[in-house]
Amino acid sequence: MTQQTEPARRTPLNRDRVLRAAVALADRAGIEALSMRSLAHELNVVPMALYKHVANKEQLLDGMVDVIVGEIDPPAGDADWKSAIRRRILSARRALLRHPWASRVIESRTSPTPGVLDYLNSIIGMFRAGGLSPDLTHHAMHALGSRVWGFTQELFPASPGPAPADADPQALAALLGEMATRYPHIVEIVLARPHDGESVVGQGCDDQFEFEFALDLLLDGFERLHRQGWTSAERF
Amino acid sequence: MTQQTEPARRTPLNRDRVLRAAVALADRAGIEALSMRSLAHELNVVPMALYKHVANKEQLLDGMVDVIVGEIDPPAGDADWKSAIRRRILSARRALLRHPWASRVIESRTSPTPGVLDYLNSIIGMFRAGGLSPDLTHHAMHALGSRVWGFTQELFPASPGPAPADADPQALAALLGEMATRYPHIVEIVLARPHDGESVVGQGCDDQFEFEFALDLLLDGFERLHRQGWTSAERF
DNA sequence: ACCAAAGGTGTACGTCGTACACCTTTGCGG
DNA sequence: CCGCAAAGGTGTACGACGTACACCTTTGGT
Repeated sequence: MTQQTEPARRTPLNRDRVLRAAVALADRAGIEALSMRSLAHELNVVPMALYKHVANKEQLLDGMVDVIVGEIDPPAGDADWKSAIRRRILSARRALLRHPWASRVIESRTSPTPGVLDYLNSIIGMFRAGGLSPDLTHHAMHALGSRVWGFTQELFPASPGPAPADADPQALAALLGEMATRYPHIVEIVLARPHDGESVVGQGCDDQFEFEFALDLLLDGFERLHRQGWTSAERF
Repeated sequence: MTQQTEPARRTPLNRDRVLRAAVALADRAGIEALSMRSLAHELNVVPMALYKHVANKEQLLDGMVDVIVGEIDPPAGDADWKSAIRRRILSARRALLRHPWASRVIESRTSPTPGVLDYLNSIIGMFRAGGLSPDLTHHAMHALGSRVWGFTQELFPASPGPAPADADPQALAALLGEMATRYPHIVEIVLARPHDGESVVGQGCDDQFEFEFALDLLLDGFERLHRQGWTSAERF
């Protein structure tokens, strides 16, 4: 009878449920709202209970990274290494875009988890399978930097000054004028989407385009060096 | 007489002294040791006294970033835009290397400070002066990403597993063996410095070389696109 | 001589991660 | 069926942290 008097027998926690709840909470409420206490609350458990499943908060974050890395598609069987790598990295990008906090957490990790190592190992393998030398591959990985993860850190994620959508348009125009005299080059760049006259202030940038632009520029560079048998003793 | 009974009349704090002390403390003890309390202690003052000079800790960090940005050399009068930009960015890199915490703090900023905007504006101006279109310059800035600041975030700043210098060499060899079977590509890459047989484990990478490799690959890519009159409607 | 402002103090609150001792449930070998 | 160890969950407590708020002290201008 003790079995069914209470609403639900509460299946015991485990590391996986903890990690997935943490990911869900970060997705919903933002990474800054994820504390051991809030996560415990979410799981109807007292904070200290979590420590039976993760050693500490750092390891919780490590685990969350591995959950996200697990969402990246396995290598596709493309003909050429360049497009295979391109696809894989764009898949990583999609995974990271689904979890906006993930890039910041990845950056903050101090040592790599097994999942991360697996992913890096496999990307390196794709370069090697394409015939690039270990040396060139090494430099290529460095050149990609965070782009292997599908993100580039924003110089400033939000906007300069106060939020762009507040205040009256008059004050906003004045602010733009100030900006234009103090930072003319920035304003020119930001305003210059080729010629679709969408709105006065050019709605920011097409992140996806920017990402692919840089990615392709780098991959093409690697290919060019590869074809001409470049080795790291030379400047190009 | 009250003037000289006490050891020193303690010149009053100001924003600049606070910022410079914060930079010095972060340099000496690491950014994680910088708290409002520790900084106040350093200045022989009670924590709340700092709030008369900086609004809160975020603004303190903003101010510290501007101090570092102020250390970047002004543009040199190079003949061509490419080497001018290259020199400037390498100067930024030197500034950031003097303050190992700075890149992490820059990444963490949520909106740009005036000093940061000045720097970006001036780098953009250098591209424009070289004749690149606003559009290509825009993409170039995105492609550079954190490299304009002279850093690329490390995939893993330290080493995998425990510190490399601890434990007996036997256990270390075993660990390397494990790594080699689980992550063969990573191990191959890390071990492959062309052929200077320095030591079995190839002392990591030459960061400066890796940085310049990627920087030059990108700058060369921009130049190539610029010469062929590329516009962002095309894939290259 | 006075007074406002600028600069510095002290106390207190709410949040965080987590150490440590304790209780409860569970599954297994006798 | 019993008992008992391990696994899982609890409660309390500590020492950080950033910072609100009320207060005192010094100082420069009239």
